[in-house]
Amino acid sequence: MLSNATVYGIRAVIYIAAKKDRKYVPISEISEKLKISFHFLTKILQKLTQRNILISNRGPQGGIAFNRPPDKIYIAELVDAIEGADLFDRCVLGLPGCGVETPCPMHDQWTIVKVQIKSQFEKTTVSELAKKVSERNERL
Amino acid sequence: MLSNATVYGIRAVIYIAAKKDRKYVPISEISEKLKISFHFLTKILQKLTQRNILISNRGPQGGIAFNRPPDKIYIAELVDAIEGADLFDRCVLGLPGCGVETPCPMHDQWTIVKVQIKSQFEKTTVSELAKKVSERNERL
DNA sequence: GTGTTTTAATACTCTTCTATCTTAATTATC
DNA sequence: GATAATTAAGATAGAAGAGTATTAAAACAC
Ligand code: FES
Ligand code: FES
Repeated sequence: MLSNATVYGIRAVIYIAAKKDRKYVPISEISEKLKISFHFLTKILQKLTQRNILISNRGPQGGIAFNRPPDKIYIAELVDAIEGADLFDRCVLGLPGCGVETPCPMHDQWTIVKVQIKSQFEKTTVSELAKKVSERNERL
Repeated sequence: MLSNATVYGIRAVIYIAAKKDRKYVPISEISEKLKISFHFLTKILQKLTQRNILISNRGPQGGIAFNRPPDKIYIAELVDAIEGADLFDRCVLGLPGCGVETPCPMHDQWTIVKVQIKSQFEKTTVSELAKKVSERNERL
């Protein structure tokens, strides 16, 4: 469903939001704690800084931080930035285009699911998820 | 979401169900009509014959056919046979295992979606979809 | 039985995703 | 300024998925 790169990005962002003590969090710390390859994670997070979701700072005490409060960052944005935008608009049977004009036999029922996933991802914020990690101790 | 191989398999099976005139349908015909590589499709359909969902016959007038009426074949079976069974049981964040004992921060909302997809795939039959193709002329 | 049609099985290539490695550029601290 | 910490960027390698090619085996027709 989501690529590895995308879930790494989401998990990393939740991790940053779950610890409120320091402003800049080094990528090395995230990669160690979440057991994600440092260099791979670096490239993924670069996409998020390029989209101005995160902001980065090099040098000692550097790292990455939010460029806007995490309760204004939606999961759908992260997916879009890392995976590409049209993920939730594709036909479930892989046919080109998806819409009521040219439906495939699964279109009707798939649309229901698709809308639900999309709206869930669009309304879920990073801070909401981070809260579950820090308060209810859920795993990352 | 679903791999190419899986959607090819689903589309091929719907194609066979949509034409009721002949018993055995050669894979070459399906591959031409659906514009899927013949050899690739052959490999995919082999998985379905091995699971006794389809039955195959070599030689002239041969091809593949249903081993049981298509209104008793559910999409979920096809996905399982081609893709592997645990597709709908995986954690959306890729964490090992997924359940209420060890939830990830997205578990609650993801479970809702997952159950819905799963039940849709489990209750949808091939003949149901084939009917939309033959009667409502929907694309494959 | 010979030849043709068709699936079965295997091996191979190509591309994309995942991950690693190396080098550079930037910043803070001393 | 020198040093260390840290991200940026690009090149490379490995793994997996997608697709191709080849050969074998079976069944039917004549
Ligand atoms: S056309 Fe296939 S899901 Fe919409
Ligand atoms: S644990 Fe992540 S979706 Fe269930």
